[in-house]
Amino acid sequence: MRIADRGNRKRRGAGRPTIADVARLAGVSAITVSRVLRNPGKVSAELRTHVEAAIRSLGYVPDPNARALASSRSDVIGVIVPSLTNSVFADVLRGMYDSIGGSPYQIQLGNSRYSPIEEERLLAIFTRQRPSALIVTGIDQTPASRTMLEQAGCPVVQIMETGPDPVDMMVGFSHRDAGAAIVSHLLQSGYRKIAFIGARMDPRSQRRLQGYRDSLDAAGLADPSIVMTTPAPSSVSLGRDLLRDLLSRAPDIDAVFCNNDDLALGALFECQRSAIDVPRRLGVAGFNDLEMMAVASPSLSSVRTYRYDMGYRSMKMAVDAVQGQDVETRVVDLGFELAIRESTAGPGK
Amino acid sequence: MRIADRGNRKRRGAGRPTIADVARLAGVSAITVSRVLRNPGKVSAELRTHVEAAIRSLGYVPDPNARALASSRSDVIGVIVPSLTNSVFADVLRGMYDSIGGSPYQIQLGNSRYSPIEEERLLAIFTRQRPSALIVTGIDQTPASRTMLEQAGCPVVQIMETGPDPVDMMVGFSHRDAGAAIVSHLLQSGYRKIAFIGARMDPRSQRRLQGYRDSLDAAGLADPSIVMTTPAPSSVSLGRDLLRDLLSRAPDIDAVFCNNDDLALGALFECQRSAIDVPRRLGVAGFNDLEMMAVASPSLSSVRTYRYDMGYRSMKMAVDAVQGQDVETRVVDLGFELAIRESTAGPGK
DNA sequence: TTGTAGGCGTTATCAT
DNA sequence: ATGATAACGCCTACAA
Repeated sequence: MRIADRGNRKRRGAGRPTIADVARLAGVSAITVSRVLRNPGKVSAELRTHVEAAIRSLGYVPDPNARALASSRSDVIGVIVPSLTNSVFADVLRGMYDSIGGSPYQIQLGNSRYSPIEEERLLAIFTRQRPSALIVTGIDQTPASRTMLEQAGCPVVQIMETGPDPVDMMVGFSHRDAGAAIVSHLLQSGYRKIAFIGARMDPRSQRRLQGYRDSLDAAGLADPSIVMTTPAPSSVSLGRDLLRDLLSRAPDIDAVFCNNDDLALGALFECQRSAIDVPRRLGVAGFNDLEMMAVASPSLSSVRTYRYDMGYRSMKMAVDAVQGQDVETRVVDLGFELAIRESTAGPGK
Repeated sequence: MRIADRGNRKRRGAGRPTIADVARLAGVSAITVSRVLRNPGKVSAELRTHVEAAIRSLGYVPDPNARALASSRSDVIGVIVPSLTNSVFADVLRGMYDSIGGSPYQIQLGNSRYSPIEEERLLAIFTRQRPSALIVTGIDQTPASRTMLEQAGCPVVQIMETGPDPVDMMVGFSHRDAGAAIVSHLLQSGYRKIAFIGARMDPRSQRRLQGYRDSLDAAGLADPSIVMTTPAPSSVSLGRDLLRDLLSRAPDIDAVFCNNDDLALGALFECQRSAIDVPRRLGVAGFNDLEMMAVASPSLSSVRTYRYDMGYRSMKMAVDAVQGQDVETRVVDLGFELAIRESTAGPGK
């Protein structure tokens, strides 16, 4: 080597200040800086002040990737939902984002498109990142997914429904009970020939349908011929089409329980177009109680579900668990409530 | 040191196979394994086969955190939207997720809640992660945000609207022109006293309002007293309330351009309740052309916007740019289309 | 309470 | 085309 080694050792980084720079400026070791950031209590007040000043003067911010590599923990909380279009999940996500608030955690959002296989793929990717926590939708994971969740080494929350045998924590409600409850209300209002229209028919839809069946079975009024379902994604226009088909096949039905509110809205529009009197000629009930249900004319009955709360609560449980706080209740049933309105006031005598 | 050093050097990892394990098994060096994964072309076919076999037999998967640290690039693409509840963004996100498909990139989703300051905060967090690309909503970033975007060292796409001076790339349309176009249609249908109701009034809403003004100014029919806006979040019930207020103050309006479809639906419901004939007594137009607009009774006119395509296209441009492909067009105007339906058929003579 | 030493798993650099 | 070496920035383990 001729001449002389210049001082610049080869460095690849973009030159942002590192923890070593802060340590040098503050006259302490790197680990002390690290502690000031994560465990201020374990550093003497004096040193802490110096270090904090150095951090500010350099504008130092920790590198999340280096932190994740060294600690085998990222600040990412993985969330998998089956749909982004379904406004049900928009509310859930809003709750999650509100809950995560100013915390350092980031939401990594996966869209499984209602496919357990896709969920499995996403889970494989997510777990590689060593997330701080994982939140998944529903309780019907594939065996492989379940294994990944169990071995992820982080808190796991299953949301949207409750059931036996949680992986870790759970926040939801019973779709079967909710379906049964709204159908009981229809019966109580005097409807006797109650149809069902459903789209997508994911596991939770299936359980709502089960509730419908149970309720009608108990009343001795079950009739499989007026249950109409499709695997197609739910939409307002599909609600219209399904009701139209249904009425052409079974003109004598006197009420319809729609698997969700989009379908119910479409059904209502179809009734308006065909001059079918709601609720006297046909009772209409939806599911989820989206905001528009109360505004429709006639206003539409539905089952209120606590979507925002499921998001908020599940994220809070996840974060609490990550931070080592004792989560007292590991399975939370948020329940539901009937929102009874004009559309199910009862048949004309 | 007494006795003998056991072979187990202290290792903290969970024992998942590393690139070194693969290299050992394949009888090559670690860097060769790395190359097989990222630049198969630079490795001889023979070695590549061996290495690939070793990878499979060990079930090796690279650690994204280590990769991000070493390469100063994560597989994360940061996306910031102002709302998750607004179904407009649900469609945009669906397009993005479809576009990202089987690629290795992950979407890190931030919710700015329509706050430029919150967007700034999120951008600070996101850029720390050295994302592969960033996608932000709108063109009204704060100066600090803009600086971060410019210095992020990755492709940037601004979406939802077009404008001068893009940070990097842009996919959107002109909200002003769209607003002007639907109002021109109302004029052409014979409406003369056209009101405006708007919620949230974010920058894009403002520009739609500007289009409304421009159109009416040109016709000499502008009237500030029938423009009704609120910063409150948009909703169906708000549409009902705004229209009710508006009609009580200005009963002689003959049409209303609603800032978005939720408001339009609420307005329609209010008309149904008050037995106001749409479109003869009152023309109603919305914005975005959500799926329900065509199903409503009467069907509702709106402005079709290509939300899914904005998501799909912006993500494709981002990924192409990341992968070094030449992105020919850096500003894409996806335009809009009028969806003319029953609700604006014209006033009764 | 504070510091030292070394590892986390991968990739960039430079040499062969 | 392949490899040795160091660097990426931080954290854990252990020592003082």
